Parts: sequence; C-alpha cells; structure tokens
Amino acid sequence: MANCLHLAFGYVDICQIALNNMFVMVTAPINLKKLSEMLGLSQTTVSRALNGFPEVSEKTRKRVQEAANALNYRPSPSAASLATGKTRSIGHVIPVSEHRMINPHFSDFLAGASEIYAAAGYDMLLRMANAGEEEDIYRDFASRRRVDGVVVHGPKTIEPRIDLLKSIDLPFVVHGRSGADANSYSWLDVNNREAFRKGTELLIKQGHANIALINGLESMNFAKRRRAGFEAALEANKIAVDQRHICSADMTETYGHDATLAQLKLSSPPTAIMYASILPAMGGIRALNELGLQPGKDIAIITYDDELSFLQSPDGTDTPPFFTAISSSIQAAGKRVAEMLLQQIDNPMQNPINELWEAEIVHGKTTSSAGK
Amino acid sequence: MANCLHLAFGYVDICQIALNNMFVMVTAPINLKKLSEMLGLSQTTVSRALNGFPEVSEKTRKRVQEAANALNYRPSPSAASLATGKTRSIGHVIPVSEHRMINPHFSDFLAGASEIYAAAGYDMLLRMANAGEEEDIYRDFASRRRVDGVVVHGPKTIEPRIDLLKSIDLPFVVHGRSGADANSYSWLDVNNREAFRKGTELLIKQGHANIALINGLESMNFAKRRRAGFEAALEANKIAVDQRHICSADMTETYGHDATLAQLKLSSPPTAIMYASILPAMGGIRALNELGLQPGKDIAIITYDDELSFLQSPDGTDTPPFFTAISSSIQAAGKRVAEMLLQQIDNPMQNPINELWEAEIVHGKTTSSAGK
DNA sequence: ACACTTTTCCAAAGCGCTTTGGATTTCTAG
DNA sequence: CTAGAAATCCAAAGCGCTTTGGAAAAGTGT
Repeated sequence: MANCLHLAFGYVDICQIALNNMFVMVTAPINLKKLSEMLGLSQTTVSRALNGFPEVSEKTRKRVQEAANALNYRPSPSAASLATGKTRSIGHVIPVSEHRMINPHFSDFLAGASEIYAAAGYDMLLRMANAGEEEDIYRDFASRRRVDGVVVHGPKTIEPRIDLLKSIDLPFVVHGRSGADANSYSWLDVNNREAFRKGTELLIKQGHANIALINGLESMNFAKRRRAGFEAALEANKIAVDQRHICSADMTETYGHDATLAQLKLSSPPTAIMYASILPAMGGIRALNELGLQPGKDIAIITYDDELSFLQSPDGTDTPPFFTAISSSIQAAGKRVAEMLLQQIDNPMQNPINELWEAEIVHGKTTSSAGK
Repeated sequence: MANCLHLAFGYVDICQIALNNMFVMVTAPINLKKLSEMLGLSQTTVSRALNGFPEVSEKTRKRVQEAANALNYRPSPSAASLATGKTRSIGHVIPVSEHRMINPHFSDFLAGASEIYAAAGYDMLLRMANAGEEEDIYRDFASRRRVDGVVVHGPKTIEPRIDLLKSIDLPFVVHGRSGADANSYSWLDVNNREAFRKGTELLIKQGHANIALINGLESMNFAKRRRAGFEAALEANKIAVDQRHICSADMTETYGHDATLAQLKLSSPPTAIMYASILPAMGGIRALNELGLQPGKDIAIITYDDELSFLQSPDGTDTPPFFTAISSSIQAAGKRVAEMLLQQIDNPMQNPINELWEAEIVHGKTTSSAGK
C-alpha cells in the first residue's frame, strides 16, 4: 500500500502487518499517542489535523490523514465524549403500546433517521418503552449525558414528555405535535386533519353519506386530529356525525378486521370506510371478503398510508396501487426529523422549526373512479 | 425527603433544591468528586460502594447509595467506558434489502432484546445497513470500540460477517445461522427445515399433491432451509418437486399477492400454498379474493408466522386464528439472543451456545380441519 | 537587516471514572 | 495487653481524547 511510504521511519513493520489484516491480533488498537509518535508530531497537531482545524498546514494534514487511514485509526468515542461533553449520539424512545404492540412504521422511520445520523457521524441509541416508562428513560439519558438529543415518538394529546425535555434542557424534535404552545419546540407533522378532511370529502363527492372511521388510538394526538378532519368534512356537507360509526384502537390488522365486521353488522351499515393505517385496512379487506363484499364496488375504502416499505410494490413494478390512500412517506419524515435535530444540536440558539407536511391522495382500486 | 438527613453536613440546601426538581437548572450535574466530597469519603470508596465491591462496609454503602439517589447521581458512561474499556452497549445492524425494504419483524425482535439490555444496564445501538455495508459497519464499531458485542441479523447462505467478527474478536450472536462450522459461534435459530417439512406434511396428509412454496429471498439462509424442508416432505411422499411452483423474493405483501396470482394462472394451479411470512400470505389472501377463491375451502394456505405484534389479536380476545401457521415468537427470540450475548460478554471463555427452536403448528381457518 | 505578523506546532491540564498499591483502623486470639 | 489478621478507607495513576495558552519557525514589508 502506497500509504506506508509516507509514514515516518521505523514503522514499516507494523504497517505491513496491517496490510495482512492481522494487526488487530498482534498489536493493541492504535491511539492518538502512538499515531503522533509515529508521525513525529504532537498529539495536539494530529488531533487538529484530523478534526479539520485551520492551524495545521495542508501538507501535514494530508500526511496525518494518510497515516490514520493506513493504520485504521479511529478516535475513541468515549474519550472524545469525555473531553468534549458531546456524545455524538441520538436517542430514540419507541413506545410499546399496552398490548405489547410495536407499530411497524417505526422501523421505516428509523431507517430514514439512521441514514442521516450515519452520514453525520452520529450513532443511534434505541430504547423500547412500555407505557409510562418514557419519561424515566429521558431522565436517565439526560442524567447520564448519554445522548446529545432525542426524538419524541407518538405524542399523546396530553404530552408531559415535552415539558420534561424542555426542563432538563435536552434538545429534541417531536414527530407529530401536541399541546397549545406547539411553536415553542421543533416538530414535524403530517397535516392529519386536512388529510382526513380531504379523504372524507372525496368519499362524499362520490355520493357516500354514511361513512365510518376506523381510527387509531385517540389518546394519540394524530388520531384526534384525524377524527377532527373527518368530522369537519361531514359537517361541512351537513351530514350528521354518528358516533357509532367511529371507533378507535391500536392499529393492528385484527382490529381492522373485527371493527369492519362490527360496522357492517350495524342496522345502517356504512357505504364507505376510512382507515387510519394500511394494517387495519388490510384486516378490513379480509372482513369484506368474508362477507362477499367487493371493495371499490360494494363499498368504498380509503386508508391513510405511511408508505411502509414492506407494503410497497417493488421498484419498477408499475401496477396501480390497490388501496385508495392518503399517503405520506414515513421514511422521508424520519430523515427530515433527524436533520432538524442535528441542526438544532449544532445551533442551540436557533428558533424551533415546525414543518407541516401535506399528505397526498393516491387513487387505487378501493374507491370508484367517480369524482377523481 | 428523609434521605437528606443522612447526608453530610452543610449540603442540605442543595438537597432541598433537588427536591424541587430544580437542581438541574441551578447546579452543574453532579459527579463522583462532588458526591464524595459531600459524603466526606474518597472517590474510591464511593465508586466501590456504588459498584458493589466487598471492601466497603454495609453502613457506608447504604449511606452512599442514599445520597446518590437523592442527588440523582449517575456515573458518566463515557468516563466509565474510558476507564474500563467496556461500553455497556450492544450494536444491532439491520439489513435493508435492495428495494429499501425493512423487514418489519425486526422491530419486534428489537423490542425483545431491548428489554433484556435495559434490565442489565446496557444500551442498544442501531444501524440500518444497505446491502454490502454491514461489514464496514462492524469494522467501524470494532475500531472505535463503540460496542461490547453485536447481533448478526439475517445471515446469508454465505456469510462473510461471521468470519469478520471472529477475526476482529468482537463478541456476537447470530440470529439464524450460516456456514458449515456453525458450532464455532453462538446462534439461535428456528428449525426452519423441520417447520416447513411439518407444514408440507400436513398439507399432504390433507390430500394435497400440488403444493406451491412462496418463499423468502433464497440468498438468506433461513429461506434455503425452508425450501429444503418443503422439498424433503414432497420427496418423502414421492411427490415430484416442480420448480415452477417455487418462487423467492423479499417478503412483502405485494409479492405475496402477485406470486399467488401467478401460481393460480399456471396450467396446473396448486391446491395448497405455503408462505414464508404472514405478509405475503396476506397478499395471497387478497389475490384469492380477487379470483373468488375461498382459503380453507377452495385452496389451503399455511404460512410461517413470527407472531408479529401488529398482526396479533388483542389480549383476551379468544377468536380462533385466521391463518393456519407454523409459528414461533420473534420477540422471544430477541430476548434470548440478547441474553446469550450478554452472557458471552461476561464470560468470554465459555463455549458457544447454539439453540434450535422448534416452531409450532397453529390450526386456523385457511386449511381444512382434516388430519388435524 | 529588522520588527512585525502569520503560520505551524507543542506541553500540559483536564474531562469523570476505575483500580492499584498501600495506609489506617478495628477485630481477634494468645 | 499486644501481635497479627481483617476490615475499611484513601491518594494517585491512568484510560484517550480535546483544548488552552504559548513558543518557535516562517513569511512580509521597510
């Protein structure tokens, strides 16, 4: 390897060992001290060269970087963290709902976020939290100085975590939002109210007057907003809201199935149903089939769609989507939230960022094409 | 708070501030030095008291612990890590397949693992890796000494990661297994071959002779074993294996749908189908419905089931399962793998642990009850 | 040649913990 | 009462990095 030639004298042997991929077994891991000794420079200079400080000439910087690469030197994160007070890692606390259910959309969100962290040299710390544990975990993160910031997932309608994080001064970004003073912190949310208003409006335009809403858990802020949008559309069209046609629970496939059956057994069954997620919507389809009803013909279906990766068509396939959906990419949301958080960590004095994304309607086979 | 009374003299004020939950805003975070000064003990003694060393009397240990609690003292992980060389964190590298798809079963696996780590005082580090990136990430973890061990997810039929981890001496446990010398490292796997043999056998007993297998990606070790079990059952019953009835891809809902349609359009359509995961199975059901076929009557369906939380019935609900499935809890697997890894980290000289779990057949509505 | 600025580099202090190698005190037995 | 053992505690070194406050070397204009 050409790099070896640039190294200081007398260390070619170690370098050669490194070339055989054997050096980990032979030598202790290389550290700043050794590296600087080999280069005949001080630790200060090597550290500065590697961290891009201006006080070191380009010539030496290059020499240092090549040596560091050749020897596979990586600064110890614990040591760096101890010295700087920064951990270069971000905490994600994923809520596990009462029935030990983990919403699968988190994995896609995390995939998006992870990409940003990796590019910025940050690590991602994950904790699953049972109901009520979240606050303790944030407190733990803070008092151990374990992370530089956290992402708040699944804000409830009343969300003590936000106040807690403000008070312990730990940078955070909320995926979703909660509370009246939502401009006092950074968040990224989908315009759930408008999304469900639009979707309901579409169904009404197609002639439906008896529409059910199979919603998520209404202790969650997003679910409450979705119901509000749903009801607003009905009211705007002078359709009375019938609470028997609204239900709310963890968004599982089974829930969608059972709730759909229940709806269709009512004395005045709905002619259209809105689902809060594609999973209950799939359960709904299963229920329809059991009853011999055909979605898009006998009954209209619209679902909110997070564009979960395991429910997508493979690339290149151009088959039209099955569900008519109100859609927004959760992976993209993960990316953006991560960016916002890193930005806020770099510049703590900046004003909070609020982003409200509009979901898009995608026409599929589960609604008639009228009014499209 | 009574604890305050046990503290050394002159610090009651700080203690009272702590009681108001205000101390974070007033004082710098407490560290060993301050804590030991307050107690009138050396740092050594306080550290030992907190870490359960025998050289300190129970009386002082108690005094120290109470003070630490009252002041919400947590040792800095970076400092501890620097001093001990241990990070008390575990890395998980989740593969993202070519089409940017993340298998949703990972979130349940991680939920299981996270519980174990939390109980043991470990943190979980997560990275999503595009195809081919995994090895670099492990190398990065190792050279930065970022984690004490890693879990290997989704081993391929040929798995360079295992050799890599052995050579860089980073403790690991594989979820699944790969390679000929599988007893040279720790793994936990489901007996996929036997599971699919059993499932296929059941279908054959029910009179099916033309069975399709809608498998996962066969570059993955588990998928290859499943096919082997499937073929073994056919051969044992003198049924020729027809490659046209076997297909393989990322386990998405859409894949299940499309592959099922394709199977049923063949000149000799199968009378039973085995699915590698509940997601493609759901897609399959959707396809059957489009064709007006009823699962369990017109065609038999068996699927492998990871018991994903978002596809489970809510607690207490006693509705019989929809799918006839070969089932094993992935959340339980996550727990056990985490336990095995921590055990191995604590005791590096112990022999590798290998656990092969048998999946259970659960009878649902998608097969006839004959042969049950 | 000089005095000045700019560039390039360094010694040493510290981040907060663990751990080694005693020192001191208390307990036990003769 | 005293020597030895046991229990209890401590000072200081060190983990690997960043960063402060210069010092030395190189460049610049007169």
